[in-house]
Amino acid sequence: MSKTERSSRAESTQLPIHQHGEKLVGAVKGSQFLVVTGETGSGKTTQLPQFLYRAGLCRDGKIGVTQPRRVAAITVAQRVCQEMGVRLGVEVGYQVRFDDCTSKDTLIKYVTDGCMLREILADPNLTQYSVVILDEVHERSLNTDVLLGLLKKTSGGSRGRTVPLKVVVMSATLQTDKLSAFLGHCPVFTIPGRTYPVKELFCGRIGPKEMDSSVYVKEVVKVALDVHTNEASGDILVFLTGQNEIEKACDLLFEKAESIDYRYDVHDRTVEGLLVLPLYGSMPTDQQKQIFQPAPEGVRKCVVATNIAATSLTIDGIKYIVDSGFVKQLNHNSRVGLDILEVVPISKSEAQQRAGRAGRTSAGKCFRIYSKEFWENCMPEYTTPEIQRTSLTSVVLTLKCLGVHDVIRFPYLDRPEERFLLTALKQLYQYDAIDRKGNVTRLGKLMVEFPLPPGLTRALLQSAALGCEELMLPVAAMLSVENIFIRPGHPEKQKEAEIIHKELAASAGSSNDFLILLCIFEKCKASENPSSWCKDHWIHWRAVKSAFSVETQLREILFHLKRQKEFPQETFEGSSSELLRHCLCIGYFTNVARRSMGKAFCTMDGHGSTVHVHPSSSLFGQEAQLDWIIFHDVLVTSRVYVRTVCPIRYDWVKDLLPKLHEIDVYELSSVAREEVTDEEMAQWVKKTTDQHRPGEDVSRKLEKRNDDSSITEARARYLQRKQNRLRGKDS
DNA sequence: GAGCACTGC
Repeated sequence: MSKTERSSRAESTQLPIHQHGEKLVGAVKGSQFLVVTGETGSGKTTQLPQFLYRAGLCRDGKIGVTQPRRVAAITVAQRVCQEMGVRLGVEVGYQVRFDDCTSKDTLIKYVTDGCMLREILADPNLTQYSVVILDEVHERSLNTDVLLGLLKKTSGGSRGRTVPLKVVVMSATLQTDKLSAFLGHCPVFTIPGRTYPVKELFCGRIGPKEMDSSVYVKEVVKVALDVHTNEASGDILVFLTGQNEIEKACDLLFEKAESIDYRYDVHDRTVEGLLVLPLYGSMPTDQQKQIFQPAPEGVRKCVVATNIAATSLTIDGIKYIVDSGFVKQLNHNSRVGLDILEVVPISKSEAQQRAGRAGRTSAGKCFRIYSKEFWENCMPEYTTPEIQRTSLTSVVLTLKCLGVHDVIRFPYLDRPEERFLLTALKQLYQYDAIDRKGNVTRLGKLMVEFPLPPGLTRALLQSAALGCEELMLPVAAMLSVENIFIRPGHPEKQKEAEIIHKELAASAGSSNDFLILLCIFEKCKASENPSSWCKDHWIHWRAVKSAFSVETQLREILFHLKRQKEFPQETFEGSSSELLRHCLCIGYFTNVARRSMGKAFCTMDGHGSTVHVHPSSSLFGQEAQLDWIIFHDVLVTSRVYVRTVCPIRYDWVKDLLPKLHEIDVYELSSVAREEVTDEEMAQWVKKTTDQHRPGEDVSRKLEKRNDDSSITEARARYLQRKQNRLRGKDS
């Protein structure tokens, strides 16, 4: 045994969990479901699987542990290997997308929740496993929530299994009663934590009426400077909402401390001895790494970060938190069929999570820049789980493929609103993934294999049916990675980047944003040095590189599916640009818009929203020559913008458009009618007729319903912020 | 004429 192995073993036996090992194993053995709770630092993620392994629970199969994040799955597996003195990938391994480090002999396997969902699709009874442990359940990630419902359901009847699957659910101490109740009032096992106390202080200036970012940026800067001048040594972590605010805050902290509003009385302060570091996801990785280096002697580190620092990255030595109380969150609005990225107050539980980041190595303090009143009146207890605020099209297709036909009455820990589910069902019907009765079609079974949004998958399958997948594979890959275009902060460099991007667009031939993505993919791939090609063209190499991996994966999946006997085949006459656009229409006909007045377009999905082409599109400025378009996504800011746009012919969608309005969505949920009481049935009939009046004219459905309050409010808030910023500049 | 938080398959 090596020195590091010995020391990591010695270290791990100090963990509080070791006093409870026997009892914990007994609890797992004694019950099919178990909730295990304990704060970070209790060692539950690394130790519980080892206890179960030593107690012989691997005799009938593997122990699987799910994680919401890739890095966590990998690093925890590495750690456990070290402690057990075994080789990674043999007895202990991990599996994440693009990286399978397991073998046939692997008995403890750490996986991302998304990978586990894929495993269930291939083997619904998880016959390889004896125990599945869901970790970080309190984070309520979409996939973990789905797994929770599936494992509750499937382990009831365990066909194909000799012994029932054991399910352990691990969560922070919040809401464990709810989890236990959900799993048939199963036992709850509590492990004491090993974190240090964090003193939480309300510094008060932000009240219920302050939603303007310029206010909270100034406020966090002021508080961070207070901490720096008044508190004992120890690093600071500031939570803000996005890149712009972070850069602004860093500027203020770094060089312009005296320009802060006089009220804050900081004229005589310096920011000497303070190392200010921004941190957000789209930052280059080498710059991100800087935050892990300790500050020089006598210097205090101050990291200004997005929510990335709440769970994904852990920085040692943080003693002080400055919490803005806000987060940027993507919310799906099913009434208007749009996703809106907006700044909202965090929940109380999220605020506690942020505070906890100060108590990992010693006692800490958390400074909240909002008042107790704000805490009580503006912040919800818990963050709305992802499953209740996201598009459910993929989830519903997955459930349907697993034989869950009645997706409305699936056991959700928190039930999504019914209309979210109905919207998803309707979309799947429109893609031909399910039929009129809500049963999965042959096409739907092909679609579920792809790690893409269903509309994009549908376009890809159409291209494969026409034999032109070489055009669509790169497009699908480029659309499913982060934004590839670099936007420099400096105005001059921004112009430079813009010119080069315009040149790239022109070289693609016609005005079509999808085609430009294909062109960039191919040019970069064909170049001698792809990473420097990206640098020269102001393109994110990290994004394109991951598009290369995605493309390979999609290609492999398609290759396997095409070998099946009944892969569809069709024909289409036209140029390659027409071929590509026709395929896109099949997947994106729900995102069709027609030009109405001037530069405005009207969507044809039944909401009849007015949209504009985003200035970053190659079609911007050419609106007058356009009639029909399809778009990949929508952005709501000062206007409702569509991005990644392509002109189409009405002919290509005219037969598809009626499909947007013809269906009785309730039929698609395929409720097992015999299980339904008469009373429930009557309610459905009433709702159905209320919502979907049979005689209603299609044109009426197409009329403008763009006055939805949440969009107007979001827009008003945006304009307000903009105004305030302008005013700030003037004075 | 431009405002992209964070995950994951």
